Amino acid sequence: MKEEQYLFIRYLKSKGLKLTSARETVLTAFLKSEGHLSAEDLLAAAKKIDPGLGQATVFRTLKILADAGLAQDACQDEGPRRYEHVYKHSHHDHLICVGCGKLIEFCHPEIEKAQNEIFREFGFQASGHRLELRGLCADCAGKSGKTRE
Amino acid sequence: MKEEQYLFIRYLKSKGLKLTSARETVLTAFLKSEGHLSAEDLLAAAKKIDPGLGQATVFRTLKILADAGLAQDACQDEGPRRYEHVYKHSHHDHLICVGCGKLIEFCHPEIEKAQNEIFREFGFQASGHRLELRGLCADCAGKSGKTRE
DNA sequence: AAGCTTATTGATAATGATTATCAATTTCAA
DNA sequence: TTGAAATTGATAATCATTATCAATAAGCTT
Ligand SMILES: [Mn+2]
Ligand SMILES: [Mn+2]
Ligand SMILES: [Zn+2]
Ligand SMILES: [Zn+2]
Repeated sequence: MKEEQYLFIRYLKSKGLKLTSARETVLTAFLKSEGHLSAEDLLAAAKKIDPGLGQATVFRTLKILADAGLAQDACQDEGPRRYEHVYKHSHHDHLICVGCGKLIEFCHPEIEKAQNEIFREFGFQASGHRLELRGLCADCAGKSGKTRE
Repeated sequence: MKEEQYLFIRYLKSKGLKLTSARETVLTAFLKSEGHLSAEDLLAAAKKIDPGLGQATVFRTLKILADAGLAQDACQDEGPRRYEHVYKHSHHDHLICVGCGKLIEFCHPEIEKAQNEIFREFGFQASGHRLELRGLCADCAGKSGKTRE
């Protein structure tokens, strides 16, 4: 059994929530997937395991996975909310091509450090941040200046 | 007449769009307001000038204002989309208290510089970025560790 | 293992923000 | 002034998400 499953079970117990087969199905589907995925994506994946699974359960379980620290909102500000893995995946920010949607994950230590300075300067206790860079990738900049979105 | 109005009129002409009284009303209401405001906020403000103004027109005009470079999406990832002034307002990022909603605008040159490095490193032509820091302000951290949201 | 309390489920309706549709009205170039 | 074309406000439609609820499943307690 994967570590993530132990964490999930422990989290459920700690909150008095029940370990149900629907939740197991959603977790399994989530662990098998990668990248940024929407509730709809995850529902499709989970239905391959249990075709009877309800959509509402996916939304609900995704929220639990986030609370348990296994998933997090990887919000691009278009379209439906998307989640990504967080357990055993290091922190990163996103660079997105507005031409073709290409997505690059990066981490820039200087930026992370500077962010902490900001928190300190304003007397805030940091809880998170989101940085999204948008532009045209080399391919798209070459072809034309056209953007989608 | 304010500079913003000239810019708006010039933009409309350049796109073959018409200068209508509804659009003037929305622009006037927008220019009188400040901060981050939703379509609903703006509709309320605009209705004080013209009570008959339609909601759809506000959504439509806000989009035009953004295209014209007068407004921009100041997206916090909760709730309805919010716009802020961009003309004669310098670039900044946002620091938000998850406890009380307090919002601080800041600009950190080092971060801006580092972002350009990222764009360069991956061969992207920059078109924008969004950085949002979230945490507890001193007041909220003092009172308790409780977050809203 | 059976009973029992409570959480969970899936279907469905409801919500909130935004966009599409459309007939009536306005704009503005000729 | 005219008339083609854009715009308006009302309204319906859409999309993602959440709420509701009766039926079911979990997991103690015995
Ligand atoms: Mn990512
Ligand atoms: Mn701002
Ligand atoms: Zn691209
Ligand atoms: Zn606060």
